[in-house]
Amino acid sequence: MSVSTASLAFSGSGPIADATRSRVLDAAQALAYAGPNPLGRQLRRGRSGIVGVIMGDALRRAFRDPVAVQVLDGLTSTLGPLGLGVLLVPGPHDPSQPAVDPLLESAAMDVAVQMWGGTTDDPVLEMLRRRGTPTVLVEGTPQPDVAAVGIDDQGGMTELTRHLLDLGHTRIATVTLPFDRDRSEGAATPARLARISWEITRRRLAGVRDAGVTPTVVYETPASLVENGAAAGRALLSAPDRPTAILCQSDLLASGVVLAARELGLRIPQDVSVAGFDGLDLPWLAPDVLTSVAQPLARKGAVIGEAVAELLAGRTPEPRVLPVELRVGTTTGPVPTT
Amino acid sequence: MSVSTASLAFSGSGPIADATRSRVLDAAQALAYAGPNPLGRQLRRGRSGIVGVIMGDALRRAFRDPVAVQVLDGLTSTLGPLGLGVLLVPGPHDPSQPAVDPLLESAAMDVAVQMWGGTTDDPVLEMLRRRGTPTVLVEGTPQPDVAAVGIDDQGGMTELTRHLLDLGHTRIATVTLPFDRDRSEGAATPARLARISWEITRRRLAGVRDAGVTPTVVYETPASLVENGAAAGRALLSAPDRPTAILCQSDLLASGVVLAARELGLRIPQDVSVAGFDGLDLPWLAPDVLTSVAQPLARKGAVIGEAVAELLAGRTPEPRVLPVELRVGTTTGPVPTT
DNA sequence: GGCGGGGATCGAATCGATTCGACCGTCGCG
DNA sequence: CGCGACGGTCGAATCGATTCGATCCCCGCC
Repeated sequence: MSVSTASLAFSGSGPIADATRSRVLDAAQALAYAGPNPLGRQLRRGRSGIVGVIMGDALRRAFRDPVAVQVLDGLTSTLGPLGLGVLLVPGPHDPSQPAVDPLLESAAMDVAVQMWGGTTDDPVLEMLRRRGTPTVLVEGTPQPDVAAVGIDDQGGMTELTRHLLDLGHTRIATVTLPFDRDRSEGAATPARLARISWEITRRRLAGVRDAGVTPTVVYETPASLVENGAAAGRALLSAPDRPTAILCQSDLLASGVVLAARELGLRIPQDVSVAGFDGLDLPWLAPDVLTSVAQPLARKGAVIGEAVAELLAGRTPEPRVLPVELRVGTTTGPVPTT
Repeated sequence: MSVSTASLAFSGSGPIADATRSRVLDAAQALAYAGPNPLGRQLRRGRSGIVGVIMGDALRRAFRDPVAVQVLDGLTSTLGPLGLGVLLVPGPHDPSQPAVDPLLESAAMDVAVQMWGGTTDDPVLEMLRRRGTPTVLVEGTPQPDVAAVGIDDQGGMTELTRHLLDLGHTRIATVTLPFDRDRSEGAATPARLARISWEITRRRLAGVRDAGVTPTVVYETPASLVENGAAAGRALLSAPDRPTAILCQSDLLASGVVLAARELGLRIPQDVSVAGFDGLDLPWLAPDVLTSVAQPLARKGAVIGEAVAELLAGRTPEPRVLPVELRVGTTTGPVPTT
């Protein structure tokens, strides 16, 4: 009984007599052989069937974010049927810059997906380039030789801002995602505003400016969580010249602002309008429905999956920018007539 | 220049002259060699460094569940420093039973973690046993040769039920997690109650009975989401002989019930008490704080990680049952005096 | 009866790194 | 001056499956 015959028996392809096949399978059973070792196959094929997903600087934060989670869901749904597995790779840790995760350097992956594209000078992308791993960059600064998938967040934010302008708002504050790895909190100084290394934050901010609006305050948060939004909301709404509208760069932040407003006894949207970004389904905000810019989350995951497949086929996919859609809810209304 | 020398140069271990090492590294640079191929290393070592995490029947549901997500977070935090990666493996799809995910059969993994242990007759466990993959079973029916990690949910539920009894409640309804893959919705018939294949649902229900309580209604939900809880809450609270307390098998379900109660104009806890399970932090339920049984989520992930490490070391870890803790919030109170 | 063809099976090379034992050169010590 | 020891380098075997080409056998046809 030769090895090659056994291989044929297991793989199912190639010419093989039924009798032989069953003889092989019986012998396998008798010897408690568990079937082909994937490692051998992978080495031979030169493919591991694994797509590494690099999740920002800490998985814990990433997992708390429904946006990331839903995109990941769409991605796995697309990749699963292709026989590809998703390997979660923690990004570099916060404190020491040089320490890149050991997995990133040594894990076998056919393609890497860098979620929310990181900053302009990301060491992760550099590492991937060195290792020669084809990469899909999500929501990042365009790079040569790297597939890109993103949404039209700048345009969406402009549309959302215009919606507020149409309602007569002029004192508009904005609550943003983190600027960089430092993750400061509070009203941003002009100096700080000039150095935003996180692409997504910068683009959404640019969208506001495109509508001709200069926010009265740009409030930076250390993370896109409800509690961070609540903190921002409390700060902005208890200030003397409070804004009539608050534009948030994520729905979770906006939810926090809504909760803070309720806490302070302010009516929405009569006293203050609040808008978010992402288009999440937030049943617990009832009876309010957040005005937001919806991005196609599951579809984004699927499109990333398609880009992965393209890269595996040796092709370089075109950059994809997915459309977003303004969804007016109950949290925005005409400016109060004082 | 021999292959073995090059290997020495890259691995860093073993005796090697500095001059030689730099000569090797220079040559590597010149030839655009990206460093050792992980697949070769893995084959030689017989280890892939990958831990497969099998996430119920659909990733999408799993990801929406903060409990799963937080455990996963704790797990990755433990596994990362050990140089182990987490591979997400979708479980078998709903409709056709025979179809087990191709990844499950063919992915390289040193250890598998079966999240929320599945049902008693789980095809996944059978498959893993056949492949000879050491397995950690989370919240499942005990199995020979399988490491087990769980929480004392039965005891916790008993304690929670006693808390309601102490407050004078007698008409107690319960809202449960799914019974099985069918995922029905509505009040469960005795016949159906007798055949609960999902271990976790059965144990939490048993915890209620251990306190001597027979629920007036056992309301089954198709998934542990806020909207399912809201549907259950509406059904239970608009019935003629509505319960004075509703015991939910998860915090998300309980949140839904709280929202449904608010919607119906019922005061909590004056008109109805609501309790959950898991101990999630739910800022958006404010001003209410859910009475719940807290389980140590991140720690559970860490303990699973330890079990994985034990298995990799060739040892068989003891079954672990983590303690839970009753946390009384503002959503439970004395029974209404009619 | 002989030859051609086709289906089944087998050998051997290959993927890439690791690692053990062997070998070689040099240095130090007696 | 010679021998032993040690640090450095190299060969070759090994992990396990895949796959191409070669071989072999049997059957059918001339």
